[in-house]
Amino acid sequence: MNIGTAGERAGLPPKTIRYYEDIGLLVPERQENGYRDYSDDDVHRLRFLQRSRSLGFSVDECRQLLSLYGDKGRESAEVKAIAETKLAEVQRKIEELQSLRDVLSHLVTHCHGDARPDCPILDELSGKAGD
Amino acid sequence: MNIGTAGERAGLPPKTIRYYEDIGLLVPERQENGYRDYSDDDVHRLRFLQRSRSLGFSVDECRQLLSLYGDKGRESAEVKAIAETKLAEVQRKIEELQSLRDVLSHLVTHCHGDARPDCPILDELSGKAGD
DNA sequence: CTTGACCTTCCAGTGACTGGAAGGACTATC
DNA sequence: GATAGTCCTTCCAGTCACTGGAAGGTCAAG
Repeated sequence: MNIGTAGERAGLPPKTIRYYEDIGLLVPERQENGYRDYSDDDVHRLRFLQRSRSLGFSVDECRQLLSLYGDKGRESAEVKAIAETKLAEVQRKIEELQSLRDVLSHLVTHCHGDARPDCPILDELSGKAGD
Repeated sequence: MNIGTAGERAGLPPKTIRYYEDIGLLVPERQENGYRDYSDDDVHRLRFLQRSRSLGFSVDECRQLLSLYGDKGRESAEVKAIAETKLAEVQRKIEELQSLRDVLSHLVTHCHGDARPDCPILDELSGKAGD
């Protein structure tokens, strides 16, 4: 199947799929006319990649997961370890963003937002309002 | 003052400060020997940039904020609008990450994580366990 | 036979830095 | 004055995960 169809089924644009080939994530067969030829199994792997990426795994982590996925003898502990590490990262990121949100929200509620030139947001950013 | 000292005071590495000069964010004077010469006011602006960046404003947003910061006649409404937009973005990102965390956490708790080759995480990623 | 959609490769750009090489400037010590 | 070490300069390249675009080949429909 052509790259366009494969992309539609996997939820990935052709550009991205070609990029995955470039970096050796998934190298398909070729048709006689030189077009890439994706099997159903390839599409399966592409969907796997699409899901893993959207769950925040880096391309290198996806590469690991994909090789574990294809390895019938792998231990699920390996996969769990990768997922657990990622989970901790996500949790940390959420907390960072929450404190960022709190600061921004504080700034916004304390700015009168009219035509006066004094602005608590800029004061805060400039350090006037304490460190 | 030299770039190293300015960087220490502003909490930014010299590389980053030079980069900010490259993109026209903050262009300092030069000393006779060709070294960059940062005034206290420059350091103030650098700190402003450091804070804004760490609050998640893009460099272009920082550029806007910085020009508003230097503009005595600006309206605080402009500043508030930028901050509010950013706040909404941060909130959206938090929610995305939370749902991501829920999926990952579900995967991790359902994977026995031992030496058995079957793994619910990979099954889920491959789409076996429903879309 | 032409149109248009699809495919190919290759090169360049994104954002916001970061690393490193090659070389000049300054300070302290011998 | 020589030397060592730290700081500074510029410039080029790399990061990550794509994305855009140009130039050209292939295929199906009308």
